[in-house]
Parts: sequence; structure tokens; C-alpha cells
Amino acid sequence: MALERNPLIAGRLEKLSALRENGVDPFPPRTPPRLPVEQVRAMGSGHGSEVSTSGRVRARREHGKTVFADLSDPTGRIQLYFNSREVSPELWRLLGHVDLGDMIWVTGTLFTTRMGELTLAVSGMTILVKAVRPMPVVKVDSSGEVHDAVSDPDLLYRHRCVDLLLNPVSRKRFEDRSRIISAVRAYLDGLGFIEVETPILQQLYGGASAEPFTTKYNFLDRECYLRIATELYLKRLLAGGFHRVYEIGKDFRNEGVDRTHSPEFTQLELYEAWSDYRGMMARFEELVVVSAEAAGKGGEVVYQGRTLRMEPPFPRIPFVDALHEKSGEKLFDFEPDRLARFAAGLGIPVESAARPALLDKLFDHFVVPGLVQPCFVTDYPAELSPLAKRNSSDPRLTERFEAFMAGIELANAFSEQNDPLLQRSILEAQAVEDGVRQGEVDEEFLYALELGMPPAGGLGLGVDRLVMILTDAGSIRDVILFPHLRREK
RNA sequence: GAGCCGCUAGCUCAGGCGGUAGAGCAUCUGACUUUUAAUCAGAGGGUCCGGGGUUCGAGUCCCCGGCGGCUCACCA
Repeated sequence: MALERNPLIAGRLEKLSALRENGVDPFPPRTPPRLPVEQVRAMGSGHGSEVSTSGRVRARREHGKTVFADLSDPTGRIQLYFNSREVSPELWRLLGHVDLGDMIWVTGTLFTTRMGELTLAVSGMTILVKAVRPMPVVKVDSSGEVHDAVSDPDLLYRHRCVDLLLNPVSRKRFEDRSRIISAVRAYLDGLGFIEVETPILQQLYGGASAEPFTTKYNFLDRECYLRIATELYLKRLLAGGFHRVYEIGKDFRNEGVDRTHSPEFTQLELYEAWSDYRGMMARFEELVVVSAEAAGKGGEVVYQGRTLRMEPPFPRIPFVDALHEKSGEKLFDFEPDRLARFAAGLGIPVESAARPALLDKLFDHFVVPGLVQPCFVTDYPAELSPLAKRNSSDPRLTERFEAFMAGIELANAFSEQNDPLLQRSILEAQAVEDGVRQGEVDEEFLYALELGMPPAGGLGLGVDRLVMILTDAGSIRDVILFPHLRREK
């Protein structure tokens, strides 16, 4: 939409050209020396010395010969006071061209008003930025109640800058996200892990079962994929002698979107030689504690009204035991046909009547909703875990766990399968079932196993979901700055 | 991909059974020298998401489409 069609914008554009005609640059290249608002406030009133700051004009209250305005920067908010008897006629005229949302630099002295508010009596001002587009005005009354809060999620997701400016909760959430990721890095770096970057653009995808995004590399005239996981590359590094490695980066899955799924999401994967899935439980517990601290949370986190106790050790719940207990049936021992009939009886779609998929769906149905407090579900069926080591006591199961909280899967980890012959047969069998990959297996990955990959534990952790829980976000879109949306018409 | 709900001024929202489109904030004009959701008086501002249909007449009813939200499906 053309800017001028909005009368509010047209009015601002007129003020902007009026400023230019008077020789005022509405977008000057430099800001005069200034202190952050927070520091100005800390000085307090009564010392009489001149201070300067800058920020965005967020409110304006006119009283004839005086004007009050609120100025804010990322560190805080301060009230400005303009008195037409005390400022120059030029400044008073300039003030008439300042709109809500404009950024200004001001200088003056601090005093306290009758109402007891610390205020800067302005004696000098320059315009730093003329805001051409008005932003919604949100008011907060003396009891702290917010009026006219912008509630249109489309507007807030599409124009995240508006959301960040208007919603302190959202702003804090993204600051916490940054702190959490920094804390995760600091924790792993402190243990001697090295952070690496592996390919996002791949000619063969793997490491998870998900539909990839497909693209084309023109130079090679070849189809390429965006990665769905980093697993197979990081394990090559294990074989290559990087015994503690991790990567934090985006994975892409061409699947549906919901409260906990985004097509583009941030995953931490870490691999640690000479460890196993039990070692990964300890890593997970420590990562959660460190992250909660980074988000300013203690041992208890309230998520969507439920209190989660973040105090390790988290209980271990064997997959099969939980499934049998919650369903009241020995489902793991059912023949595939009987399992399919049982699932169909519950209204669970059984199009892909494969036993592994059914077990997983039944687990999601019976067990996952009840996994509110942090816990580990352990010993997943081997059929669901092609890259995990078999359980020595029961080869139908694997040394694997998934971590859950608030019914959300946060992490997946196992003792990594490093038998190259067994791994090859599993992957080849799977490739036959999976038509999309047309029988291809990742030979480079198998090459690394053949060379010898140390026994190791590996952990994949959904960073967005961890941030959701620690910042009480109801949707993954609330913790992704620019979530995927359809194009605006 | 399916079902349900929503879309009205820049923002938040009203619009009974189909009969000339409303409020608060924001904007503009005027008043006001310590206000703070400032106040008071006045004014302007609309492709009622888009298209089609029914009707003398549609923001309102019907159909198709767009975008969003929720739920489901998909996601080892």
C-alpha cells in the first residue's frame, strides 16, 4: 500500500517536508553525546547539572504553555518537560513537528514534579528520526492495567518490531532466549566441547525421519535438500577424533505447523565420546538447570499455569512399561494386526499400519499427555530407533531416551550405534521401505563407522521448545522472531 | 490437508429479525503554566478482507476465494 494513502502517514510526511524546508535534517547522521535513560534516572534530581539523552517519544500531554512527554530507550523511560517561557522559540516550534514515535535527542536539567515524578526540563532538542508510520498507542494506567493492547497475532508476528516495541513480555522473552543459548554454549565450551558447523545444503538427507525441503543446485544440475538433522555429520567428526562436539543451528522439516512444530527450528546436537545415554541424561539435566538460571528461573518454572519442578535427577520411565501401564494392555507384545485393530478402536488413524508407527502413536495417545513433570522415557523399541545401540539385556529395545516436560518432547538421545555392519543393514532395510530416498544410504556416514567411531552418547535438544518452557510461551511462534507466515496479499 | 471460529477507522472493539456505519484511543483545530490512561470543546477519517449470488435494499443471508487463530491429521 502506498504510504500516502493513509492520512496519518500523509500528515507525518507533511511535517517531514516542513522540517526539511526549515533546514532541519529529519534523519541526521550522528547522535550528540548522550547517556542511557537508565543512567539519567540514576542521577536523580536537584544537582542542577545538565544531562543529555535520546530515545523514542512514546506519549505527549499538552497544557497550553507547557508540554509533558515520555521518552523511552531500551533501558527505561523518563518524563520530559517543555515550558514555552523557558525554551527558545525555535525549540518550541520544532516541538510542534514532533510526533509520537519520533526519536529525539534532548538536553536539560532534572527536577521532581508536584506529582513526584523525576523529570527532565528540556532546554535543547534535536530530531534524530522522523517516524513516518504511526505505531499503535498502548496506554497503561496508574494501576498498571494495559488499555488497547494490540491483540492481532497476524500484525504482531508479521511486524515483530511492533510487538517488541509494544510488548515487554515479548521483548524479555527474546532477551531470555539469547541468554539461554549463551549459557548453553558456555556450559559446553567449559567442558571442552568444540562448536562446529556442518552443511545445511545437502545432497542426501538423514539423521531423522521427516520430509525435507527440496531445492536445486543449478551448477551441478542436482536436487539438494535442506538438512533435517545434523546427526550423521557430527558422528563423522567423532570418528575423526573430535570427541566432544556440538552444533546449534537450524533444521528444516517440510511438515505441518502447530504449537510445538515450526518448519524451521533451532536444534542443539551434541556428541560425547566414551559416554552413553546415561551420560546424556546428566548432560540434559545440567543443561536445563543452566538454562533456567539464564532465564532467571529457579528450581520451579510455571508453564501455562502448571508448576514444573526442574530439580534433577528427573525420573526414568521405561517406554514399554509406561505404555503397558497407561493402556492397560501388553501392547508391545501384540502382533501388528492386533495392534492396528486396537489403535483403530481408539480412533487412531492406521493408514500406515507399520508396527513402529503404531507403537509411537499409541505412546503419544496414552502416555505423553501425562508427562508434565520433567522426566526421561527410556529404552525405546529398536524399530523406532535405527541409529541407537541395542539394549544388551533385551535386543528388542535400545539405549535411548526422550526427555519430556509439560507434555512436550524436549530432547532425544541415545548410546550411538557404532557397529558399521549392523548399522548398514538397518539403514539399507529402512531405505527399501522408504521410497523417497530410493534405496540410497549415506555411504560417507558408514565409511566413518567402518573407520571406527568411539562409543559415544549423543543428544538432540529442541532449543525453541526449551525457550518456550522457560519463558512460558504458549506457541513456538512466540519464541521465533520471524515465524513462517503466508505472504500478505 | 480437514473441521470450527474470526476479519468493521491507524489500534482496541460495538453494530437486535436485512433498512443512510458507531465509540474510546490515535490524528487535526481550539482552550489550558507541574500533567501522567491529563482534561475540556469541536472536526476529519471506512473497498465493513476480496469476488459472486439472493433481495426493492446486504457489514448482516447464501456460495467461492484470501489471511489469521484454535483443534485434528502429518511430523520414527
